[in-house]
Amino acid sequence: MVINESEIPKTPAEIPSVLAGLRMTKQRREVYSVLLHDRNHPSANDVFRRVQEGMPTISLATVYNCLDALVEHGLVNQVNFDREPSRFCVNLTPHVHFHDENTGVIHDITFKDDCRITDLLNLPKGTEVTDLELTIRGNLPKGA
Amino acid sequence: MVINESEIPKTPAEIPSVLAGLRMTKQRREVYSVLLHDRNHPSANDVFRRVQEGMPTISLATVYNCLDALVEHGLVNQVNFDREPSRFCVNLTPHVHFHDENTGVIHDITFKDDCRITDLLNLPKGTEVTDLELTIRGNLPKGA
DNA sequence: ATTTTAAATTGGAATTATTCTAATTTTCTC
DNA sequence: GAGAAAATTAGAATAATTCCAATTTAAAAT
Repeated sequence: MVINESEIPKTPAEIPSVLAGLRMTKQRREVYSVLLHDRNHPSANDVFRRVQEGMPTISLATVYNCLDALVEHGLVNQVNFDREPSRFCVNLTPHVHFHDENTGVIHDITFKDDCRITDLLNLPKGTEVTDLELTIRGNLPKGA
Repeated sequence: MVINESEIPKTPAEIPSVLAGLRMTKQRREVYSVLLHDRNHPSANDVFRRVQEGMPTISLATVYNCLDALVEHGLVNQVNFDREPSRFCVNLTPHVHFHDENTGVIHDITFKDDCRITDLLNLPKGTEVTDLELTIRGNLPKGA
């Protein structure tokens, strides 16, 4: 089940007790609200440290479980860069990732209107695409 | 240093003692020739098992070292799919990876003529792209 | 060709992100 | 509130990869 970007709560207070069919426990709510707040693609461990501030007894295993559940229910995206730890974000709109080599910051980049990447590839006619992941590394211009 | 596809030896016998400035030891030659022969994107462990056949004393650490050296010198590409073990291939021409969900096979897909993926993205003007990685999961049509 | 020097190989230990396990606690349903 | 199902927890286990220190090999210099 995948929910629509407009349905995503903007603040922790807006998180309902059940979202996208997922039972919202204290821990899941906390993990989810950290992701809503920190949109800089944190790792599971980043989330753990952040959640611990307000919930010192939570375990790392639970953070992994919560992230799994949120990903499973389409509330959160799991993104992987090479062999680095997975990162998580709540941006569900179609986008690709730009890894700035100077700052290390990861930017979400949207597609230009009505473009289909797969039109540019020599895929066999009739190929069904279920998932597409694009990662770019590079340098932003001086000014930007 | 990156070498040109046309310079890639087609058979192990063609591998010179120095390639792209890299000292070709027995082990590196063996690892490289396995990659030339098995072009189905093997993992480090796959390569290890395959190299062991003709060189039973090689260690896994050496296979990792050799792969590193080959990647470092631009003779081999290291490709990552999600959190799976890295895979390696000698196809240096521009391509993306298509992961067939039915068979598990990874296909190299080329770009259509004169296309630039980055033209389809809302990147800041002047952004310098140093690396671009595109992975697609899906199903090939019945016939293909 | 021998010595010298630098780099590569090796086995095993260490690391690290993640998953598993089994016991406890919480939450849903009646 | 009782019973059932699911979630949380701490800690152990796993698996890919890297590190380490000792040995071996290859290249450069004599």
